[in-house]
Amino acid sequence: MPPQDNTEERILQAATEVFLQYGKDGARMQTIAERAGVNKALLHYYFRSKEKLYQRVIVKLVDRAIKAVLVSVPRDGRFRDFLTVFISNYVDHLATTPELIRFVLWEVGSSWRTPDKAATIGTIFKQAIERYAGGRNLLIETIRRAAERGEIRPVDPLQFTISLLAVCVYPFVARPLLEAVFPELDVLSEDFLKARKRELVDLLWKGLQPEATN
Amino acid sequence: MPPQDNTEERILQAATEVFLQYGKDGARMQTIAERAGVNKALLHYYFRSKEKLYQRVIVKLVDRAIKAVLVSVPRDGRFRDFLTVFISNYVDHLATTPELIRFVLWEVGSSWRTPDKAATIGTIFKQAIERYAGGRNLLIETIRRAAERGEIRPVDPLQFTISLLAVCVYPFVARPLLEAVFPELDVLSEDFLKARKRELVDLLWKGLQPEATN
DNA sequence: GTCTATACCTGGATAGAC
DNA sequence: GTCTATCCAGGTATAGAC
Repeated sequence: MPPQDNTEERILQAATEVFLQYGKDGARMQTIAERAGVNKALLHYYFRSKEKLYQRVIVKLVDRAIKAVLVSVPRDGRFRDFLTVFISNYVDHLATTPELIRFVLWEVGSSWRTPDKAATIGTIFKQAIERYAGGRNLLIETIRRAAERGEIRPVDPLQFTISLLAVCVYPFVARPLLEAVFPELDVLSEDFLKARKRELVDLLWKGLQPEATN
Repeated sequence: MPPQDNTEERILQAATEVFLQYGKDGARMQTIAERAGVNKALLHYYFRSKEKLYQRVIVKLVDRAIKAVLVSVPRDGRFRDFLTVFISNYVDHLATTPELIRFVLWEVGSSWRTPDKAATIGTIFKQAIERYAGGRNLLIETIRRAAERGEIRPVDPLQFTISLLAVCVYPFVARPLLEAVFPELDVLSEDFLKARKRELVDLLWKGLQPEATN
C-alpha cells in the first residue's frame, strides 16, 4: 500500500513534521490539523487521541533511523573497512538529521517517567532492530568475528560497541553544550565532520591493535 | 550564608527535588508547595514565577555537577594517570546521579526551542565552568601538554576531549535504549562499571600511542 | 467523512483577607 | 509573610449538524 493522498496519510505526514519540530508536548493538535488541511476533530476521528497519533509517528521515525544506520554495516570484509564505512555513514546520517536527534533525545528524556514500558522508546528501538536484523546484532557480531580472526585485539564486543556508538553520537547530542563551551566549534560544519571521522577511525583502530607500546 | 531553615530555602530545596524527579514540565507548583510545607501562593511571592524558580534550581545543579567533575582533573602528573583518574571519577559521578543525567537531558532536549539564549543550559554550563576554572579549559590544556611533551601522539585536543567525554557519558545517557536492546546489560551494576573503566583506559591509551601497527 | 461549536480539565498566576 | 479562594489561558476531547 503506497502512501496515498488520502486524509489519514496527510494527517500522519503533518503530524510527523510537527512532532519533529516541536516535540510531543510542544506540538499542538491545532497545528497538525492546519498543516494537514483539516480540523482538530478529524485527528481524533482517525487516531483517537494525541497519544495514539504520537505512537504511530514515533514508530515510523525510529524504523527509518534504524534502517538508515544498519544498512551501512558491511556483512563481511576487513574490520578496518567496516570501521571506516560505519563511522562515515553514521556521522553523516546524524549530521543530516538534527531534528531526529532532538526528537530521540526528548523521548529518551521522558522515557524515565513513562509508566508504560511497551510504549517506551527503548522497546520501539528493540522492535525496529528485530524487524530489520531479525534478532541478530550486527555490530556485536562483526566485532566478535574480527577479534576471533585476530584482526583486532580481544575486546568485549558489547563494550566496544557502546564506545563506537558513543563517539559517533555524542557531538550531536551534546551540541548545545559543546558549542556553548567551545565557541570556535561548529559541529555541523564540513570541516569538523571530516576531521572527526578521520580522528575516530585513527583513535579506535589504534586502540584495537594487539601490540602497543605500554 | 549556610542554608537556613527559612521559608525561601525550604522552597528552593523542595523545588530542586521535584524538578529533578519530574522535569520542568512535569513538575507542578502544587507539588513543590506541598513538599515545602507551604502553599502555591508563597512560591510566587518569593520567586515570581515557575520559570524564575526553575532557573534558580538549574544554576545550582549545574554548578554542583561541573564542580564534581572538574575537581577530579589533576593539574599535573603523567597523562596516563590523568586518564585513569578522570575516567574513574567521571563514570562514578555519572553512575551515582542518574536523576541529574535525566535532568540535563531534558534541558538539552528543550534548549533547541528556547528563544532566550541566555537561559539555555549551554550558557549556564559555560558560566559554571568559567566560575570554576576561570576561563581556562582544563581538559584541553592537559591533552595539549601531554602531546607537546610526547607522552601521547599528536592529536587535536578538542577532538579527543569530545571523544573522552563521549565514551564516559554515553552509556548513562542512552541507558534506556541500550538496556532495551541488550537485555543482559545493566549499566549501573558494579560489574559493568568496573569493566567499563578498564576498557576505556585501555582503548583510549592504546589509541593515543605514537607507534601502532598500521 | 468532515465540519463547527463547545465541554471540560489542568495548572500557573493573582486578589485580597489576615 | 502566609493563607484561601478564584481567575484565566491553553489545550485535548467530544457532541451533533451536515
